[in-house]
Amino acid sequence: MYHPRELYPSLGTSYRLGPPQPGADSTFPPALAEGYRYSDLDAPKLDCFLPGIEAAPRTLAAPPPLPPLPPVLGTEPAPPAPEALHSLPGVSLSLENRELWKEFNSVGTEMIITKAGRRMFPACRVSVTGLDPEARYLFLLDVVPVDGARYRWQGRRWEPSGKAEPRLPDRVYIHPDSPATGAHWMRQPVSFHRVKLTNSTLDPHGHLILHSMHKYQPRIHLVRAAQLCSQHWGGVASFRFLETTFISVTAYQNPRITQLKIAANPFAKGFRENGRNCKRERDARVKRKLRGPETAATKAYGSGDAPGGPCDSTLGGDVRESETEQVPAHREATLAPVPPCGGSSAEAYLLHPAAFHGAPGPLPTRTNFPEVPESGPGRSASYSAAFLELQAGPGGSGYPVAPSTAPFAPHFLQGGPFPLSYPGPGGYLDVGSKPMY
DNA sequence: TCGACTCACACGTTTGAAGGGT
DNA sequence: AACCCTTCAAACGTGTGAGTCG
Repeated sequence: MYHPRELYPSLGTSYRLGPPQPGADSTFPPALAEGYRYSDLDAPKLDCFLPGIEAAPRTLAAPPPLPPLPPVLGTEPAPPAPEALHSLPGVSLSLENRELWKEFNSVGTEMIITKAGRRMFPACRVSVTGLDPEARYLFLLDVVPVDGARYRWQGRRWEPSGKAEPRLPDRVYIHPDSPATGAHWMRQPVSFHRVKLTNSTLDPHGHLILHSMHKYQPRIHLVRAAQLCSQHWGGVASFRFLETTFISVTAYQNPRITQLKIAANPFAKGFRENGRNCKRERDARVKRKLRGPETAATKAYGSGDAPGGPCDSTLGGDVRESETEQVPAHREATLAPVPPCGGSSAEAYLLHPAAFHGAPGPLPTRTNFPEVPESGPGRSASYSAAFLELQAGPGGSGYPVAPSTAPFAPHFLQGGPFPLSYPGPGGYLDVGSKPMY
């Protein structure tokens, strides 16, 4: 595990932990603000989107407070969710898979983070209403620390065990359909199931970087883009659902969470009670291995005669979450007339999505966009992300930009004036960060 | 010694290309 | 030629458990 102080010596000892910077936002509805500390909906992180907002109030500038840290996960009362800050009046978001999230939250949601990046499960799936059907929007997701504590599993529950690690570079995941019209977003639930979490501070793929054993809160942001290629943005709405709070781990600590994940996640089907990868079967395999080569009977067993069958999950479901894919073929943006603007804009993505998705061939940069996208032979390139890494602007993060590794260098688009060039949907926006604590 | 982390593994799911039929 | 459907293989996502590290 890398330590930011080793990676970024310039941080020095002044990179200290401490309470969030105080601030009050008079524009935030008191009913929502009361009792909450919105830990990190700080302007700098989204500043890149804000300067161009046309006559919109800076609703993101001052986070309302979050409730005090509960002693045990899952014991907090049901919040008035979603909590929202917005300059997009009338826009509302609802969490589609809320029941699943609540189930996990009642136990204490844990999310595995790995060096290579691990998907969130459950994923954030929301439905949105109140958008202008004609206007175009970007859907973004980021994850922010809930508090300044590090946690430890104490056999039965999570307990704070010291101060949090320093903040890592903030990254924002951009939904692959972005930008799309309000009608598109409202037509079907919007799923962020491709978001990946990593604990590698040098992650070259643009996954969201988290510390292990810390408590996090996903947030969803809607940004109205007045036009494609526009330098102006029509407003921002940010939402969070308190039941989506989780603790990042490198290995599951709470066995109940493991059970829930196995029961609910289709990819973990093999670990269910009747699966061939369940404990009983794995033990049997180990014994067979120790005894020698497989017998004919075991071969037949392995080739599909096993008593597998449907899952008899105690949670009463087979696949309890089947997340809807945002079907690219339905992307009306691909059918829309494309204005003649190049660079790493949304249109550039729509014209050459593969070029943005980690194609092994020449990758686009701001000024050098390949005419013919190269798509790799395998699927590995399909969703690896391009993302924009910004140098700290005036009053900005001051967090040093992680050095880019050679093979991915074209993905890292450095600096530049606001508003940002668009890094490509399905990609991540690295907006740097400033130490919050 | 212990807790956190990494890695290889086996298995199931997803995805997209290829091929055939209409 | 265009569309639809099925099949198939590779890539991907998953939790596990042994091993490693500090």
